[in-house]
Amino acid sequence: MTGIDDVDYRILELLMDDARRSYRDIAEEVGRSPPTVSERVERLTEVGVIERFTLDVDRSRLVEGPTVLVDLAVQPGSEATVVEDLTDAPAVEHVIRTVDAAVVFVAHANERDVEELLSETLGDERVREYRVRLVSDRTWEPRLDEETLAIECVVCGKSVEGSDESVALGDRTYEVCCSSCASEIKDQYDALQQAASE
Amino acid sequence: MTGIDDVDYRILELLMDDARRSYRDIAEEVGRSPPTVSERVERLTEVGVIERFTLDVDRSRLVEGPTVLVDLAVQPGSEATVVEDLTDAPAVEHVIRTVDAAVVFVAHANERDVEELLSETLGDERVREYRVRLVSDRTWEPRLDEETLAIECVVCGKSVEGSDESVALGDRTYEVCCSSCASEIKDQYDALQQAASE
DNA sequence: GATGAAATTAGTTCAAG
DNA sequence: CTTGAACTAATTTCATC
Repeated sequence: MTGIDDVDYRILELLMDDARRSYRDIAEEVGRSPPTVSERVERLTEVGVIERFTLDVDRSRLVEGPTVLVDLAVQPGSEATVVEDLTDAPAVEHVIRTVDAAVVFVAHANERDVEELLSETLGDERVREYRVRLVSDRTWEPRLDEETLAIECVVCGKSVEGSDESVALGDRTYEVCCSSCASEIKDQYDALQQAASE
Repeated sequence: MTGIDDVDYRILELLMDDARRSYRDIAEEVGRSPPTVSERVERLTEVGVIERFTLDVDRSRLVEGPTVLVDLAVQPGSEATVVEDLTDAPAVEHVIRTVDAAVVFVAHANERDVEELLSETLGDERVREYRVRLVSDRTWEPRLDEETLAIECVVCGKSVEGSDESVALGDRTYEVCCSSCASEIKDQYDALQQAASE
């Protein structure tokens, strides 16, 4: 089974609004039974559409250390590893990679601590240039767009609706549109495993 | 009662990581009983530290427009309203304001749709300059800062620790540090109500 | 895919320290 | 502020459609 239908969509909306809402409530809202809701939520999580259940905290109410926004120009080709290393750094919260070899990230640190973070975590070879700005405010509005309706094939981007291929690799399941894309992703995964074990 | 202690802090961290984690689990982690956890979560919600329980959805799995990162230089003084208006825009997901009159946001839109968004939502008066970059990858690990320990007065910003003033206005409770700040916020609220009803 | 009933777990209330 | 115990409610399992 694959693709998101109206029921899934509505479940996502309801959980976005209150992630602790009971499955009974949701079941009533969407006209299904609690076990069905439970099962769908599980599937949505497995497929990766639901990344996590989380909390939205009003940081303006808390006395916090400074938050900075860092704009980073990296050595072309090193974007992927930079994103990976930054994500693992404890002070770093949000990492955004753009197509022009830039990586923007939000971290909880002093402006001057960033230098240390960059040289220690990334090393000078991968960083070309950077700019640090103090963050004064942040907002996040989780929302689904109206058009948001189908899952797309992780390989080719086509809609996955109707097909029934999924590939379990490591601890994740990937939805694909056809068997050709399925073997494509399997090959990629194997190559990565190979590389990692050498 | 007021102020956030280590136990509250740890509860927030645990819920951020998994907002559906059971209060029993949390109770065990923090060395308290389930009713205590339940009560503290309720208090944190009332006081406004917890804004909502929500879901983090992987939008890149869903068929929708590309994701862009927009760097905006705004007219000094208009930062607050710009943040507000952007937050309300449906395509905009994450807004970050920096201290140098810059606003950076992540939106789901075509690069060229951003122009429309900016001129329609913000108007030319508030936007000085902008730059749009296509996002290719993003990670987000919400986190609280280590120092996060006290609630601050919503009026004057001083720590509210030790005092015991709170003001119920509308459907929210505001924590303040003293009776003077309490009447300050009441006045503001009344003025707003007045304005809204006219 | 979906469900009702049963079994298991979770959450809340409350009297008491 | 906290808790254990009792009670109420939610979730999962599973046999069945």
